[in-house]
Amino acid sequence: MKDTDDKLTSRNIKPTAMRELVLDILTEQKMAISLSDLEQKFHKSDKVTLYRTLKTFEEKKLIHSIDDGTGAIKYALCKETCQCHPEDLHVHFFCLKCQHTFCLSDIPIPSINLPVNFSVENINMVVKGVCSNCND
Amino acid sequence: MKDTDDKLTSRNIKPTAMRELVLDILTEQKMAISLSDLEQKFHKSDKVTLYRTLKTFEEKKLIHSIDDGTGAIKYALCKETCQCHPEDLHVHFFCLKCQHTFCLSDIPIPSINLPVNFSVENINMVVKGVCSNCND
DNA sequence: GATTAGTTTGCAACTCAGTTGCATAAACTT
DNA sequence: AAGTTTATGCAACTGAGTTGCAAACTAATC
Repeated sequence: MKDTDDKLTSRNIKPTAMRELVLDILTEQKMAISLSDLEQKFHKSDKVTLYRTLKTFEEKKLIHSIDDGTGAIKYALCKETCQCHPEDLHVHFFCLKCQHTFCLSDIPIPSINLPVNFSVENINMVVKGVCSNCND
Repeated sequence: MKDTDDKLTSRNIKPTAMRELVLDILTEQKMAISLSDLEQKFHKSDKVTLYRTLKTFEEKKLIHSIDDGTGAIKYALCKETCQCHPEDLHVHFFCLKCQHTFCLSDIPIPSINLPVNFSVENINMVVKGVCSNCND
């Protein structure tokens, strides 16, 4: 638990039992998960608590959210150093076969030349296709 | 109406009064609009009919949908030649001030080097920031 | 260690976008 | 005109996300 606690406190989140559990589950995941995915990993759980936990985590930049177009927002851990600035952002991938959403952490979002007088705060880029696992 | 009808029939959509109206409204828009935006442009309207009209239009590639992260999908007209293939796609912009979503039709989505064995079908790229209109 | 103040959790209940089923109306077919 | 297909309108539902409030917990102080 020590490790989990440190991760929380280093992001200025009070470590409660609930938050440790949620962070541990998120750490285990190889893919981004939604609020209801998370809910189903508990035998008995309250959606609202999990919802607020995720909100807190996101606010403190422990996790980031991905709108993959499925209608349910997905969440995944940020890297230690992540500040969720445009330069920290990476591409996400949604597999049309397995329906999973991955961080392509190594692929930064390419920069774009916007029209004059437009300023950027954030970019969401989701590639949809078939992942290597599902491509035979 | 002749013009509107032609646009519909050329995309294999039977021109009904309802569809002509919806297409005309969509043509007038300078920005992408949601189902409820559309609904509000009618004095008396049925959400479901509009919903199905949009679905039909999208299926026939007369319009395309944009998930801008606001929770409501936006729709905008496709170009005449658009087949909604990856090479037809462009970047979208969501203004955090005026809350409007625009097509940046001239900015194609940059191509990405995906990891080995990943294949692409579609890409959604939404830049959030402040548009030229709102940047003083 | 009891008292208080602040934070977190759990429950109920709600909003809002999107969706389905079914019955009526309109448009095509022969 | 009768029958078939397609489009429209209404009611009702789903599912994600959200808010308010009260109970439980935590931390800080006496």
